[in-house]
Amino acid sequence: MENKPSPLFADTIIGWYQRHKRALPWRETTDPYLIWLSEVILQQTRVAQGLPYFQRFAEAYPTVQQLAAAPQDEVLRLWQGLGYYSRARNMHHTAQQIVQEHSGVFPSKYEGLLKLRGVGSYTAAAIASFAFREKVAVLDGNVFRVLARVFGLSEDIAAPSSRKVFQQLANELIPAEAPDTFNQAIMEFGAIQCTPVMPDCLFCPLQQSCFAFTHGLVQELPVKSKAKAARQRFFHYLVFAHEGEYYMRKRMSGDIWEGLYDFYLHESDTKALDINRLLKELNEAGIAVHENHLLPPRKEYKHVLSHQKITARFYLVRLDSRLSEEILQEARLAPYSSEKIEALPKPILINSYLKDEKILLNL
DNA sequence: AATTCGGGGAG
DNA sequence: CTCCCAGAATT
Repeated sequence: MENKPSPLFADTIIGWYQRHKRALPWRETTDPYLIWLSEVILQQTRVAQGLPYFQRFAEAYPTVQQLAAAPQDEVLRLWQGLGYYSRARNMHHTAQQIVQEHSGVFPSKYEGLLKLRGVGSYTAAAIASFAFREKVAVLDGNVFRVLARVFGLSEDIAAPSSRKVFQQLANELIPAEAPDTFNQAIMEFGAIQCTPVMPDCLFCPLQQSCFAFTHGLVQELPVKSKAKAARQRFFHYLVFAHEGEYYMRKRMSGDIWEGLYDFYLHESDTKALDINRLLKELNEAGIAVHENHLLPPRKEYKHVLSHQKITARFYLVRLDSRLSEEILQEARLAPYSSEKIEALPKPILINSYLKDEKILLNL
């Protein structure tokens, strides 16, 4: 038992959109570069959080050529705090590809856009419809929720297999005359009116035709299975310091925060630091540190990611002399002044520590 | 099909 | 505190 698609849906949603839409900078352009930029930033990110990042990126790199020419550290530094840093790395890579292989011109069709790194079905549909008015329906979290409620779809929206049911319905609903406005409208409707918790059903233009509302199932729809619990990790950071410089390391692939900078990291399975294991590890790396040179941490930092709960402690280690080039190479560490550190892209956890310790003075 | 990747906001 | 949100790549 579900509601049937009707042309009234598109009319109602678009009518609501004309009255309630927010003024957002990426809605004022049809430049596929700026639309792509905004959509990559908005993946997994709320408008309020992404807006200042969009403004900074559009200001720093007004064209795809300028983004392509920027150093990766600079792009990641501008992205700092947004999370899911592969988005920034993929975006940078794609900018270079657009310049080198597409003469700086974006593909103008859904299928072509889909081939770009970091551009999946959602982003390809968004760019194709907003920049080129192609009739392809976007499917993001808002669309899933709105369709599940209005039409009474009870498939688990977290399951990839449910996608085709929602995609088919969205394809039937999207009008050929206004695919761009329809896509904007249904997402905005989900973000403002048909919200995940406490949706504003009292003033909803679809109230009487909404399956969830008329059946008292607003709390039950959409159906969404829960994610599994995050794993615990314990980080012990050694902050080597010498003559006003701090040793930092660029993180490599295979773990979180690829491309960002942190300190020498000793990880353990338990909260307590096994000092003997640490000293052994340092010894093997050729780094001479005495146990009593480890300053006890002032506080414990908790940092939560989608699938990890990190407990971190920072041990300041004042070195008597500079570490040798060979050791630095091996441990991939390098010394940075306060000013240099400011310019490096860093995880929020590292930034918080640096601010607490007044190593970063601005802010 | 399942897992991984950040960070922030509301209650 | 707890709960909620949400695309793409990788395996």
